[in-house]
Amino acid sequence: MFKADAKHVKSEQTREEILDSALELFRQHGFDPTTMRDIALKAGVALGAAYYYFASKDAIVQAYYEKVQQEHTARLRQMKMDGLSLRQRLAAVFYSKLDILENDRKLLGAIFRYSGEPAHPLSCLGPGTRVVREQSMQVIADAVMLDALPADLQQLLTLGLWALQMGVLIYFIYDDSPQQRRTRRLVDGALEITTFLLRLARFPLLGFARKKVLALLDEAGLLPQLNHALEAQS
Amino acid sequence: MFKADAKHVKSEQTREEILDSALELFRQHGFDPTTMRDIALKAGVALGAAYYYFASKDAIVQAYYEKVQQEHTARLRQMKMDGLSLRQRLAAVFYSKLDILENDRKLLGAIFRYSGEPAHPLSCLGPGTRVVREQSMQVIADAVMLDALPADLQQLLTLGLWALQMGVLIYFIYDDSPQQRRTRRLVDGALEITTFLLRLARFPLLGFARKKVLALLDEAGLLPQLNHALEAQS
DNA sequence: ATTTAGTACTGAACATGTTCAAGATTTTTC
DNA sequence: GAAAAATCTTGAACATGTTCAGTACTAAAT
Repeated sequence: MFKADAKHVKSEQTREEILDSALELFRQHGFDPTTMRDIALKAGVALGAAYYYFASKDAIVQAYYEKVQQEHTARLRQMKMDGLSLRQRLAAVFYSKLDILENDRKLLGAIFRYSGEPAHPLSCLGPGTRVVREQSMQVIADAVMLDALPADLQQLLTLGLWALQMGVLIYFIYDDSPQQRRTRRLVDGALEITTFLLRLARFPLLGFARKKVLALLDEAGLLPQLNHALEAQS
Repeated sequence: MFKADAKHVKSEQTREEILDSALELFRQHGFDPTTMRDIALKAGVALGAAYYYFASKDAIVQAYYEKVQQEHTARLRQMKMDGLSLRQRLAAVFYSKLDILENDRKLLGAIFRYSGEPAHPLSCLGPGTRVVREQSMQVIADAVMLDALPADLQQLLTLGLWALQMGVLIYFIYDDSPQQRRTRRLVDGALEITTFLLRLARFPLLGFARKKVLALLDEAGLLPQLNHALEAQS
């Protein structure tokens, strides 16, 4: 039993070694210029070993992103959200994500590489990445949920903020301002507008638009995953 | 002089032959499964010839998309927009784009492959694709412009609709409903909501939000390209 | 302890995008 | 019309992601 564990640990260590080596090289030289042979060499294993642990080069970045998502979830769980406003909570969600990704903009692009290919297992919108996607939505849903909003607004807001986060990540990748301050300002502004519009959402005319939007998204099949995520919570 | 032309024509024919062969294979088997050797073989040239005309495999899809954009611009130019409402004009813009792309969803994904890599020449958001991007914005700007909207609203609307179009294209790629009817319905609904919100935009509270959004986008540097596009028109 | 089964790892071989030096063809120059 | 320049075309060679048949090691079964 001990030996079984020890072996498991050893195997896990090799995997980590490969992952860490890869990430360091990706950060240093970028994703494409780093070869699988470089990675294996740095990790002190043969080329084939890398493929024993990771299905492909892209899968390494995917594994990284799953770790990022775990970290994001963990950070927010251990944050005291009680006294904070919705806007402050959302700022915490967005900022902490950017904090985690701060030095990895060079390898983040690989995440989006197959966004236009439904059949690819690593498509960031496809079924192969459902788990991590739902987890990232859940983080947002949790922050939204502390306010007692009508259920439909909650859904809409969560989906909208998730889409906003995707957009922010793309902007983040392209942002070459020092420390990516510009992205942070964009987040600030976007959240200010979001909460402002949320206050307006009670008005009857906007309430009508809101129902329209929700019906549209539902017809487009963009809501069920969200329903799923919300069910798990209640 | 005749011979110079004839040669140009011949060269252009070879290029077309390669492009057409590639597209047919892409449509038939998909982008990745089609090799450059397949393409060259089908076009009746050596492998190297393909690289004489196209910098890379992805560049072939890029060339295709540039043709699509030309076609889109042309179709809308020869359409009589005079009697149509804004919503009808926008529907024409979106629908004609989908018409053109109808049978090419399998190869469209390649367009988005480098969206997360600013340095890549084919990044659909990067400087390397500026021309075709501005052209696709111009099509929208033209349709918007026929209504005499305040300048700021016009900017906002054009940029927003361009982003919507990007989203619609992604949805389109993933849409496996027969004839992609679902995407068309999504367009209908989104345009209905857009025009509805546009009518609301006159109200003072939304006017405030609108200024906020515009200021935010401006600070984020997402407007100048648009200014450029609008200047060319006036 | 020996066999068996399963796990971890190796590195050669392969497929395919890409490069490039060389050659063929055409156009221009004189 | 011969020489020079420009354009076009070739296919071998290369780089790198990926596969896989084999090997070594570990754990379990007898």
